[in-house]
Amino acid sequence: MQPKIKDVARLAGVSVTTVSRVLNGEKYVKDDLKHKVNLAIEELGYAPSHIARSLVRNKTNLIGVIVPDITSSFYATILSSIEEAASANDYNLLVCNISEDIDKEFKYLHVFQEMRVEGIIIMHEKINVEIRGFIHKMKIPVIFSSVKPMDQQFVSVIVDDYQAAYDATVYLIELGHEAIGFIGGDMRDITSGQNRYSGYRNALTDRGIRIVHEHIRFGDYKVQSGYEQMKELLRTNQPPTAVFAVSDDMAVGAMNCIRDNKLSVPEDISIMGFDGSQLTELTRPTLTSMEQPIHEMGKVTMRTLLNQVESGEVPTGDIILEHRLVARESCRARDL
Amino acid sequence: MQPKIKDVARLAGVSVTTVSRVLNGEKYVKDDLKHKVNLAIEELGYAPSHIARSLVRNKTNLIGVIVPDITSSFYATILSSIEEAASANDYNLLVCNISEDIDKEFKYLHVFQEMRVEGIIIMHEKINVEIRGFIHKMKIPVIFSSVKPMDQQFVSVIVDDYQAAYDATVYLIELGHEAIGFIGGDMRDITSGQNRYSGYRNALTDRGIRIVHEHIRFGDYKVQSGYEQMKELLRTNQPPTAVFAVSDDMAVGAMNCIRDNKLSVPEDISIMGFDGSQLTELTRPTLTSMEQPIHEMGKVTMRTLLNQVESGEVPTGDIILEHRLVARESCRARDL
DNA sequence: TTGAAAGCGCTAACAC
DNA sequence: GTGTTAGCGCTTTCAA
Repeated sequence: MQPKIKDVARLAGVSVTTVSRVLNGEKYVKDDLKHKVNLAIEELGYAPSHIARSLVRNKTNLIGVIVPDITSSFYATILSSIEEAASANDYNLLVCNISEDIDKEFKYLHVFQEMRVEGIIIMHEKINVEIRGFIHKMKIPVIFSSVKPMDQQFVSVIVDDYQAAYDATVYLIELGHEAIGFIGGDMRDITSGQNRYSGYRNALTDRGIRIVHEHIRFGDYKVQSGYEQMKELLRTNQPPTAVFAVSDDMAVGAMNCIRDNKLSVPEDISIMGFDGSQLTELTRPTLTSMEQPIHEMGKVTMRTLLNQVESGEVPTGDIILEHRLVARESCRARDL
Repeated sequence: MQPKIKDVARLAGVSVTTVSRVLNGEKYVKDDLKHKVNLAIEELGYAPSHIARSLVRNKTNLIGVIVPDITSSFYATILSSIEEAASANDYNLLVCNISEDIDKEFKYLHVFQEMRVEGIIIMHEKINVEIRGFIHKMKIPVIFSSVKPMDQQFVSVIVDDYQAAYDATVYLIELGHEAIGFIGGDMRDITSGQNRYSGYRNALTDRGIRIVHEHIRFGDYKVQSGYEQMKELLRTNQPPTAVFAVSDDMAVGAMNCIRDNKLSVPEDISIMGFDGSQLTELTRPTLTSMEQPIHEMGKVTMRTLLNQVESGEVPTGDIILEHRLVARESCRARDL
C-alpha cells in the first residue's frame, strides 16, 4: 500500500494540513517544518494521490482523445502534437483508438464522462444521432480536430477543405492537365468528403473543363482503397493524366497501382495527395500534396480546448487553418 | 455540476446504498426499486464518478504507456493493439509520447504514480540510473514491450534479436551475397542494438565471410539516418551488394538513397529491413523484412501485465516471441 | 431487502 | 504559522 499524507505527517511530526501546504507550495510554513516534511516525503517515497485530489478539487486534469486510427501517420502526428501541448499544460491524455468501431466510441464517451475528463478531442466525423445527443447531454467541452461533423453546434479545427481541393485541382490544370481523375473520401463523411469533392468539381468547371464521371471514384482514405480506385481509373477508356487523391495514403496507393501496372509517376500520370503526412517524403517519386498544417492543428486544438476548459470561453465558430500546396516530384506538366 | 448518487437516490426515493447496489448489479434489490433507480439515472443523465470509485475501491483501471515516438508506424501499431487489449479488459490508457526527452519520461512516471496507474508499459530502453531506481521504488508492475533494458530485473516482451538478425543475414548470404552491409541501431541501446549487431557478425563469421568494417554503420532507427548511412555505404570503395538495416524505417531510407543515386533495388543492391511495419507493403519494391509479430506483441504485453496486476503473478523472465522473415521484392539473388 | 454511517486520501475553511 | 475538522462521491460493513 502506498504511503498517505497521514504517514508523512506522522513521520514529520506535523499535521496533515502542514504537509498539504508544503505539497501545494503555500507560504505560511516555517522553513524547518517544510524541511522536515520534505525529508519525510523523500523517505517514504510519498506521492500525493491524484485521485483524492481530483475528488476534492473537482478537477482531473484529464483530456479524452478519440482517434479513428492511430496507425495512420496523419492522426499519429496530430496526436503527438496534442500530447505535447497537453503535457506542457499539465494535462494528461486518455487515448481511445476506435478503428471504425462506433460502439467503441460510444463506450469511450461514457468512460470519459465517468472519468470526469475536462475536455474531449474527437478526430472522427462519423458521429451518429445517438452519439451526437450524448455529447450534447454530457456538457463536457468537445472539440473536433481535422474533421467537421455536420452538426453546427460543434467546433472544429480544420482547413478549408473546399478551397484546398479547389487549389489543388487548379494546380493540376495549370500544369496542362485536363483529364484529371479524382479519388475522393467517403461521401458519407459529411463535410471533408463533400467539400473536397465540390472543390475539385468547381475548379474544373470554372476553368471550362468537362467533368468525366468515369474519372471520379471514392475510397476510404486508406492506402488500399487508393490502390483499388486507381485500378478502376486505369481501366477507363481514356485514363486521366493526373489524379487528385484526397489523402496522402490513397495517393500512395494510387502511385503503387500505377507502378504495378508498368506505368510511371509522373511521366505517365501525375499524382496529387492531400494531408502532408510523413509519407510525402518517403515515397519515390516524392509526393506533391495539398498539406494541412498537421502539427499546428494539434497545438491549436489543444490550446482552444484548454482555453475553453479553463476560462469557459466557448469558441464562436470553426477555426480555419491555412492549407498549403507543397510541390514535390509526383506532379509535372503534361506532355503536349 | 454533474449529478451525484445522492441526487439519484433522492429522485428515486431510495437510499444511496440502494442506488449503489443497482449500479453494481447486486442482487437483493427488488425489481420495482431497481426500476425506479434506473429511471432516475436516465432522467438525470447520471454517470458514477470513476474518481470517487477509484478512491474507495483502491483501483483505478488505468495503465500508463510510454512510447518513444508515436508517429512511427511500428510503435503506433503496438500501441493500437495494446489499446485494443486494454479496452477489452476495461482498462484505460494514459499515453505519454516522449520524443527522446528523458525528462519527460521521468515526469510522466511521477504522474503515473500519482494517478495510481495499476501498471506501466514502456517501449523505450534508454532508461537511466535515476529512472531505473524510481521504477524499482514505485512498486507498480512495469513491463517493457519490444525493447529490453539492461536491468535484468525488468521483464520484456521481445523477439530474439540476436537470432533474428542472424537469420536475416543468413538469408542474404544464401542469396549469394558476400558483401553485406549493415545499418545498425544506436549501440547505446543496450540490447536490441548490440544483439542485432552480434547476430549479423556471427552469421557472417559462421559462414566464413570476412567482416568489412567499412560496411558497418549505425543510425538511430529512423528513415533519415538510414538514408545517410546508406550514402556512406555507397561511398565505400566496394559498396555492398546487399544491406541489412535493423529497422524498416532505416531500410526505406536506404532504398530511397539508392534510388536517388540512380541505382536500383534489388537489381544493384538488395535491402533487408527489420520490424514488419506497414511500410513494407507501401514501398516499391516492397520490402523484405525480418518481422516482429507486432500485433501479438502488444496483445501479449497487455495480457502479461494485466495478469500480474490482477493475480500478482510476476513473470519469471522475458517473453520471447517468434520472429519471421517475410520475403518481398527488395532482396534477390546476387548476379554472378 | 433496505438503510445509516464510516471511511477511501486529500484540501480548505475555520479556529487557535 | 499551525492544527482540527468537514466534506469531495462513492462503496461497504453492520444493523434492522
